[in-house]
Amino acid sequence: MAVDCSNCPLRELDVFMAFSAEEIRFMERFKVGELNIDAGTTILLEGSNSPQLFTVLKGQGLRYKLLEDGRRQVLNFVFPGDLIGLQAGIMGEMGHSVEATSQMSLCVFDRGGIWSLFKSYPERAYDLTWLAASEEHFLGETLAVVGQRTAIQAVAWALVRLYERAGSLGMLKNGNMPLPYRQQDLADALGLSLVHTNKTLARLRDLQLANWTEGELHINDIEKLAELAVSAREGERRRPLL
Amino acid sequence: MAVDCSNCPLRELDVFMAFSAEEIRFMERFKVGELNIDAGTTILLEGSNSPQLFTVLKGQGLRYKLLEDGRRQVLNFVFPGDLIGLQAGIMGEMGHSVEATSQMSLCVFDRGGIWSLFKSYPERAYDLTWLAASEEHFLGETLAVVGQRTAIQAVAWALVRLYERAGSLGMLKNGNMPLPYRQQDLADALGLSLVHTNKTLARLRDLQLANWTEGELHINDIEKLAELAVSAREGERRRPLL
DNA sequence: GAACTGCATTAATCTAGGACATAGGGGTGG
DNA sequence: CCACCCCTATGTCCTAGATTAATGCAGTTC
Repeated sequence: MAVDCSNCPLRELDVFMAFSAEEIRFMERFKVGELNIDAGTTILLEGSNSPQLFTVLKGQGLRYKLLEDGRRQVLNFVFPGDLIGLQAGIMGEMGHSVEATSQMSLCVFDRGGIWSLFKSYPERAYDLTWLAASEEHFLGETLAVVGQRTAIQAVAWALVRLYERAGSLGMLKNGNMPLPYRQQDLADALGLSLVHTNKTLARLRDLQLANWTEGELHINDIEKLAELAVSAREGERRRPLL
Repeated sequence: MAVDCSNCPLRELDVFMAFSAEEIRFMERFKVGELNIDAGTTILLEGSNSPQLFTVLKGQGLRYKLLEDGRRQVLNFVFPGDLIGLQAGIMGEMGHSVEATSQMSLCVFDRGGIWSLFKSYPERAYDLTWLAASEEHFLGETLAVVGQRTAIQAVAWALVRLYERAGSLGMLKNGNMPLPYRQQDLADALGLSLVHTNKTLARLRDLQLANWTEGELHINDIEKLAELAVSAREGERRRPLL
């Protein structure tokens, strides 16, 4: 039942850079197993030093930081193809936690393999750096939104971004995507209160722009929504899949 | 007048990981020159693809993103030892701009060297990834502050962080550090208005905690300030210097 | 099917922080 | 010496969004 990398459904997608058969065989050697987990499972804990890295095969989750006073900042929403645990893999300690918000399948890599990868497979090492730089890029984007945008702009931005990610991963079915999060998660991602997030979502619904109900997001007019978000759509860049 | 790496004053500091003489000689081969620039100079422009990377030898600056409507998010304050331009070096495009806010000296590396570095010097490649992961880590931290903290907590956090960075770089002189930024820069970093930032700084002054005037920051009680910031002090982690 | 629990929704009230306006202190340059 | 500009400093007013609280609705548990 474990997917072998050569049949990995994700690799078919255009968003992921093409790998040669030989490269895929190599990745397979690094894969030590597959992990299936339920919604609600914590995958990695902030401050911990996990012996494993994961690539998401299926399902969604989120990255977050807990503050001493109980507040929570959601950094990111996790989608298929994302690499999880790189911080611990490289620096020896996670700066955030990762949690599944739907059933998920994860491809498991052994952390010990990272160094041998740097030594012997510079292309893959480069990909790792690429992914780290890319995360940095998007966190910067997020910071700019949280720091400078109004509530409605921020929510619109988040929905557009989620929708585009889903699109690039073939997760859209006639304008609908699965969005297995709670409003509280979005609120914590944008630094808004739950109530205000709720009101803002209702407003977007009234404006006939986006409708998020029962774990499904439907976007009526992505152009208008993106315009409202001000932030320019920056289509999905092709990225490596490890 | 160009510093050769074996005499690099930064390398003496404890915050930077020790390099062997051989490793230092190697870095030297990558160094293509030194750049001296004035305050106000833009070093890298968002969206550009610079042919060069830089390591800061001296001086301070900031990283920022401009939004379409003219607002600005400051992502980061740049200190000696920081590597600039990695995003462009790896992904081919900067996600933010970098500007000098004081006179600066930069160590210049050729971007073309990156790939040969991955191929032949895996330890350095690992360091690059480490740095990228570290940037990601701190951006996450910043996001949590901007998203969740009150104005006074955020300002206190920023001052503590700046102070600790300066401390680890030997930039403190009896409790004072150079802080060549404008209040507007801090405001843009924390998502606050200039006026409110100003008032908050005044409040910290009244509380006898910190005093930032004429480009100098003095902190009276870093413990209390850190406590006010809630966020725990996470001393400076030893990092690679490229 | 009663008693809980978790989440979305709505309403009412309050406040942190934004917008705007003004004044003063250095620089700098003509 | 004055005019101009940029920055810090403060005061006043006002709104976006926080806080609190109440309601309703599935699911779950027993």
